[in-house]
Amino acid sequence: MKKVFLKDIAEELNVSKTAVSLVLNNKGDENKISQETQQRIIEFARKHNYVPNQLARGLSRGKSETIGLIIPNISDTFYSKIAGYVELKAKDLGYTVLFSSSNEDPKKEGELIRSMLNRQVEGLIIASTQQNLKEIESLKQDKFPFVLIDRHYPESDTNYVVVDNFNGLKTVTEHLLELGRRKIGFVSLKPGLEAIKQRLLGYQSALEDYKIDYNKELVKELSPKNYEEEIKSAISELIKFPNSVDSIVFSTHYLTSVGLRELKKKNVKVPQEVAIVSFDELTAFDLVDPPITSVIQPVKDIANIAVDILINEIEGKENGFENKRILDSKLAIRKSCGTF
Amino acid sequence: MKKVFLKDIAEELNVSKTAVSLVLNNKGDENKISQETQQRIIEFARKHNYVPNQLARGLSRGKSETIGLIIPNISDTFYSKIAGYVELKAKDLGYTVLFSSSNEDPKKEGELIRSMLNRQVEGLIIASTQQNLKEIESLKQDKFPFVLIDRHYPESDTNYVVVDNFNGLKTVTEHLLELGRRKIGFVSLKPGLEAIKQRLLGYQSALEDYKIDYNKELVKELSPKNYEEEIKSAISELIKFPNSVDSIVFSTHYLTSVGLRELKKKNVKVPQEVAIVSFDELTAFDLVDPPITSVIQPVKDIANIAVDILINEIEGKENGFENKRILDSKLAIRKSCGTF
DNA sequence: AATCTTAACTAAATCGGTTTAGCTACTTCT
DNA sequence: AGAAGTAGCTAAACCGATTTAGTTAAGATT
Repeated sequence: MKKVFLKDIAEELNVSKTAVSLVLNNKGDENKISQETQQRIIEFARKHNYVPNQLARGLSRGKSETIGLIIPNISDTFYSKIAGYVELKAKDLGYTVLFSSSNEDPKKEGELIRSMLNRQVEGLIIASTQQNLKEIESLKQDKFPFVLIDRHYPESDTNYVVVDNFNGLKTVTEHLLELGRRKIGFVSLKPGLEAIKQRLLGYQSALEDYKIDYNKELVKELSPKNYEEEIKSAISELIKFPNSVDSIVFSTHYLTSVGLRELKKKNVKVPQEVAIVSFDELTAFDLVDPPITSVIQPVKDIANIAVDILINEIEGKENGFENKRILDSKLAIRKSCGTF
Repeated sequence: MKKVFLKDIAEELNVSKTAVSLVLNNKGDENKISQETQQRIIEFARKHNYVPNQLARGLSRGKSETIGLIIPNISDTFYSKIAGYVELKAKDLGYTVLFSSSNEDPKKEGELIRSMLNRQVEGLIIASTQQNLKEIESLKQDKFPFVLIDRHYPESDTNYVVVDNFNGLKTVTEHLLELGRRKIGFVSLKPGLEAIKQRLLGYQSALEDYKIDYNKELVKELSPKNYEEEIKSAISELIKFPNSVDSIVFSTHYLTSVGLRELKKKNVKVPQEVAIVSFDELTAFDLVDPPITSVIQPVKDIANIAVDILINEIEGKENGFENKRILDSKLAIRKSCGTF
């Protein structure tokens, strides 16, 4: 299977490269290439499996029919699902997706943005580390199309699609309160991400509505890089006799996993002694012992809407697509909060 | 932040594009560009955040420092983990990764291969649908570097990194046998994938060693696209009174999830009435009720070894890297097989 | 017969780099 | 003094497309 180039087709058929290019880009008619010539070109191209070199094409057009997706970590199920849906939707609309993981490193995120721009992506979907305001602002200044997902910069006026972290967490905390729990621990990450801040605020707001004083001792903020270690002392402190919490809200699926693992290791009865709930979930959370009450994020919607907004902007359709979206999450009530 | 090109640097510093290109590619010394000029160029480039256009670079060099990864589905945790490790390792070695999902569609897989070649990727890692022998053979013929992972074509002599599906499944089946289970169901996928065939063979081989007749009724092969529906009747048939199985081996993590969900819905006691084990696992399988005995695949090794083999081949280092690898899986024994 | 149109093309510039083949001005050797 | 060598560059071709600005020949118009 030798590669065929535009030039080869042109030479073989005794026409110009221009003609071949025009025809294969469906611009034959508008450039008055005769039907006969068009037929010959199309047939030859098909027969020899011609596929244009995307680098050359992208270089010369300054376009690439490619969008970039920058996420913290492709291994995380939340982001891998997003990636899957983004890929599907983009493909539907005729675009290819370039993925890359920043590993929560702002510097790497910056490099990725640049590297993607240099690959002529036409737009970006970014789940940012939120420590690159400068880069984001400069994208904005250059009028480069992009959409932030999952995490946005509240201080900057950009497109975004996020979930309502505040209400998600507030709802699930209220759920515990309704069930009579009063001493509710909160295991989260060190703030830095707006989403994480919002989750804390949601937790606090729920307590406030129930006139419960906010007790900082009940809030454990772990480091994103070392949470597997830190969870041990966090849980120990939360369940310290005789002042143990009666429930814990975990602010991410992985904190829930390690947290529950730790609770089991310490033989804490869940949910009798300590009820738990999770923001975000893993596929098997309904099979876990006990099945875990979770705030479910509309992953598919996030992806689809982000792609829609982005491509809409790329293609310059000025119809007023709402470009700042805060989506609702759903609460899946299961046994881990002691409902039944 | 206006973009700076090679030409700009050259003009600004009154040197040729050649000089700039050479210096920025670390070929200044060998081309006898004076230290002073090198300094000026490097400084200017750094100061103005010059990053070469990858399309132009790739086009002119016929290289791209990019490898492609084609997997069935980025949303599947198994593949998303692979993707994560591939990305990390490749980055370490100076390569960027282009991902794409084939969704188990051989035609799409073919298109992806072509599309990646046209983006000048220098090598491919493919978890193939195994219905594209022709394309694979033609890659081979073109001496294009590639490594098959997870799924390989046994009839074709290529690089590959797979796990030992046969022994993985044999071991876990034997484990059930050792625990006294004798009527063992097997829930798998319609064959087509070599890996799936091997798993069935492993199951059969374990039975044979224990002189148990192979009973086709106990083997349920579901369709990859409709397993969520088909699992219902599969489970019903397997547990039909009074000939119920006493255990079930699931051949993928998602079959395990839906299978267990179904068993619970039917109020089957796991593991007392029916023990279960899983080939491959999800993050939370140790937290499930009951914790699921699983064959754990060495995901990180698969990724790392595949990247090593590939890049080794790309860079033409002829040292005898073993390029056909069958990796062992590990058995994580948990309560779902009724051990304790 | 001279001019205008139009159908059906094409030559050549361009995208932003890399790379080959030289060129110039010194210095060194014999 | 002339030849040879070398340090320090550069012009221009090239990668494989796209696209702009024409060109040519035939037919229509006046």
